[in-house]
Amino acid sequence: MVAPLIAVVGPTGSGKSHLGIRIAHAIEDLGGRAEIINADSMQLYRGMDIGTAKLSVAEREGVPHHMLDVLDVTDEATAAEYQTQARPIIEQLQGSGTVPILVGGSMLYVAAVLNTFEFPGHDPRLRAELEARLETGGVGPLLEELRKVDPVAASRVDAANPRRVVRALEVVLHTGQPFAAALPEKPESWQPVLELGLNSDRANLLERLELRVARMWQKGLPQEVESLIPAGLRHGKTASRAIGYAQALAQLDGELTEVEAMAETQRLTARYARRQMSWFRRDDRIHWFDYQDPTTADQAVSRALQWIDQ
RNA sequence: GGCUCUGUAGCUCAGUUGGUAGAGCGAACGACUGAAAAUCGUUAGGUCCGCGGAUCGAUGCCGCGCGGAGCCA
Repeated sequence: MVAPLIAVVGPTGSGKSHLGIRIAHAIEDLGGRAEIINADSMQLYRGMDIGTAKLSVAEREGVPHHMLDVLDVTDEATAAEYQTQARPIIEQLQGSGTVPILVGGSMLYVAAVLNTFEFPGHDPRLRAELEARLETGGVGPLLEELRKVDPVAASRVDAANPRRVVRALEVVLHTGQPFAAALPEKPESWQPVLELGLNSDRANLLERLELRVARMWQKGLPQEVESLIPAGLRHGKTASRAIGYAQALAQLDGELTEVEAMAETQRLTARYARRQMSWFRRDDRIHWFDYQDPTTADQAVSRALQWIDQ
C-alpha cells in the first residue's frame, strides 16, 4: 500500500510549518505515520534558523523532518538538485506506508517535485563563462549567439531577462539539443497530490510579516549572521542573498542601521510574498484556506484525512 | 529680526531658455522550470506649497503669504 502525497504551500509567514505538524499528528492519532519534507530553499542551510523561521527541534514535536540542514552556507542550492534528493525520500516513505507531507514556499522547488519535469543539463564551467560574457558585453551578443544556434528558443525566451538568455544558451551549447524555452500549457502532476494552500488578505499578511521580521531581530538574527561569517556566508552564492541575511550582513558592516536593515527586510519579505502568490495562484490543484479563520486547521486536517482514506 | 537656499508622484530627486512634467525606489498586477528568498515585464499615481500679477499661455517670471534648511545678528 503506497501512502498518498500531501503538500502544504503558501506565502511566507502563513503558518505552513505548523499546519504540517498538525496534519502529521492527526495521521498518527489514527495509527498511521507521517513525516515532513521541507520545500523551503533557505531552510536547507545549516545554521540559518532565525531568519528562515525554521522550526526548532522542540517545535517539530517529534515529527521527523527531511531536507532540513542539508547544505553548508557555501553550497549553492538549486531546484534541480533538490528534485533529485527530495523525490527519492518521498518514494521511500511512501513505500513504507508513511505519508510524506511536502511543506514549503519555494515555488520552483515545490514545482520541481510536484510536476513532471526534467531539468535540462547543466555545466558550471560553461555557465560561469557565459556569466562573464554577460558581465562584459551585456545580453546583446548572447542573444545573437542563441539566435544562431537555436532560433526558436531565441524567439521564445524573455530577451530582457539576462538570466533566461544565459540559461537557454547554456542548455543548447551543453546538450547540443534545442531548448524548449517554454513550459507545457498545463503542468502534469508527478503523482496524485493533495495540495493545501494557506493565505489570507494581503493587508493582514503584511502586518504579520512586519511583526515577524521585528521578532527575528529580537531573537538575534544579526548574531546568527555573525556566527555564520566564519563558515563562509559571504561567499555563498545563494545563502548570502537570503532576505534578512543580506540586510543583517549590511548592518554588521555598518552600511545600514538596524532600523534600516529591518525596514529593508520587511519590504523584501512583502515583495517575496507577492511573488509567491502570483506563482501559486496559477496552480489549480491547490485548495485554499484562510489562516485567519479559526476552523481552518480542522478543515485542512479533515481534508487531509479524507485524502488518505480513499 | 536680516541674508541665502529650498518646497515637483507614497519616498528621494531630475526637469521645463514660459507651451500643464520625468527617473529610481515603493505600490498593484503579471511572467517564470539547474541562483526562484533569484531574475524580468506591465500598469496606476501629480490643483509641480497657496493666493495674486504681468503674459495668448505659468510648475517655471514678479509680488505677498505659508512650510523646511543653513548662515549672520
